[in-house]
Amino acid sequence: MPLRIVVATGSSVPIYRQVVEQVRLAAATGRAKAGDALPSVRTLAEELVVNPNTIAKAYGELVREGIAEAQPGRGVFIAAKRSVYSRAERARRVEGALEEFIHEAVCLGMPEEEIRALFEKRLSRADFKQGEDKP
Amino acid sequence: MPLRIVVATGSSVPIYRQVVEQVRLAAATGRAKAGDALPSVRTLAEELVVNPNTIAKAYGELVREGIAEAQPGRGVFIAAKRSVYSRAERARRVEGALEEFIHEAVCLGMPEEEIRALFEKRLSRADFKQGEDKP
Amino acid sequence: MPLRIVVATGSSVPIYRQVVEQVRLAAATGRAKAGDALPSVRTLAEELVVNPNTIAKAYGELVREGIAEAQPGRGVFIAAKRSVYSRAERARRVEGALEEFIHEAVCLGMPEEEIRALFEKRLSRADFKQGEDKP
Amino acid sequence: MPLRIVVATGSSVPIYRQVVEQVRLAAATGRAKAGDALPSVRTLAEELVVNPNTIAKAYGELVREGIAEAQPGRGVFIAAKRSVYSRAERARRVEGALEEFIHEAVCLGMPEEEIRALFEKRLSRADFKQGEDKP
DNA sequence: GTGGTCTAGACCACG
DNA sequence: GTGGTCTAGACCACC
Repeated sequence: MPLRIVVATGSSVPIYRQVVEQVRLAAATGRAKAGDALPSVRTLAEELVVNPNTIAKAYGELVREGIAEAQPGRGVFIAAKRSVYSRAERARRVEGALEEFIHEAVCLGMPEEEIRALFEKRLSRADFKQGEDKP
Repeated sequence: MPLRIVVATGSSVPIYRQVVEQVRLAAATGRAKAGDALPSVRTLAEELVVNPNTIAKAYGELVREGIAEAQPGRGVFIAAKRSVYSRAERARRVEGALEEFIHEAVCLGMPEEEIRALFEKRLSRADFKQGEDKP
Repeated sequence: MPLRIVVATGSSVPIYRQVVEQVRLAAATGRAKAGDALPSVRTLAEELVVNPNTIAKAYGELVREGIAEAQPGRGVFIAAKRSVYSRAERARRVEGALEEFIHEAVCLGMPEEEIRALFEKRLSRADFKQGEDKP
Repeated sequence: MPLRIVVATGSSVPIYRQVVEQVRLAAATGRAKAGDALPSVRTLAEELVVNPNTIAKAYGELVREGIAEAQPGRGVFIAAKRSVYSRAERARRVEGALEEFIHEAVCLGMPEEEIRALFEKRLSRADFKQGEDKP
């Protein structure tokens, strides 16, 4: 089973980003293992009824990030785990989302304990091994 | 004093959103009270050296959110407090941002404790009384 | 002077890569400073007589790498230096080129001392502060 | 024994290039001598489980480089040693790869000593007698 | 005006 | 068949 990818075409988050994040997640949680093949650009494009370029853009990003490797003429594969990201690099990348969350909450007048409670509740639901797909 | 608004043109967050959030925050924290006047679109546009359309768009959003009320020919005013937000209403509104943050972090392979540390660090910097605007 | 970019359309290295590397280099050597504006996508596309998408692709990569920041409606700017890359990340990224060089040299029967001499000669010509453009 | 050739289908370097480089190396190091036969296109293709076109392309390149000679109807053979390469000729051939490596490193902000350390580490792993093929 | 996303379709290298 | 690059042109959000 070559990794199932689904997208919500109605969403405001770009299709190519949805693809990138699903693969990134699958690789991070171990659902996709090093060497696993991704669906071919054209195949996935047909399946999702989007333009092949959109998929190519997503795969290109995964390759540049080192999460996948492209073997021209053969396909795209999950790369050997390369110690993932450094702590600082990870922090930098989620910084924006954290900022947005705290800012929103404070703007709405949410008290500190309520923010923390919400955060802990969600964190406890997070799956660090297998899933994390929004149900 | 008709509510001081500042924007960072260097920031990557859209100017109109900066304006919206500052007013929203001021209303949420009590810095701006019901009935207080917002600066006129043209005045504020000149002061911030931005396009009047940008301010108009921000004010429009505030009106749609029920935070401000436009009184044609007179100006825009902070709306009567809609009983603030209920706990559930607040939770609903920040849910998306929380989701995004946790999702991003997990995708990048960040372990639970690291996510919590980042969150607490940022939370400790938050100002629950007066500011929260990115300096 | 908003950073001069030139490309060799005849080269086998993709145009968008040429653009990425020139900007990356300029940022690394200090020739382009944080906050400096890049030429607009459309402007540069006209100047280089290439499709705007090609430039957009290059800029997008720079943004994802954290070298530049896009401010929709305003333009693309060199980002504040974010501690650049970690040592390990840098090593990972040049690994391929190093491998290629050593492999080529060994294949051609070049003795160790000759490889080292060639390397040191080229390294001594490298400019770590201002230039590095292939003359 | 007609020269053993192995390829790593998992590698990101094209198969035909792996073949070219192995033969080139074998010729450079003396492992393959002038007049030695290369495996036939079809034999090798079957052995490596790759498309015959791929092997034909590799052999074609070797012939163009003067490393091998095709004798129609008989097969492909290692060419008479063209007095190996002169020092200058060797230098010219690896120049591009060296340039690429140094350029990349400098672009990424890698300091001189770090570049040298990386280079020396890799050089110490190089095998100047028999292998150099990526295992 | 700016950048961001997507579609459609082309050509090339690789297998 | 595979992915990689480029062109052309569209629509959107933002200023």
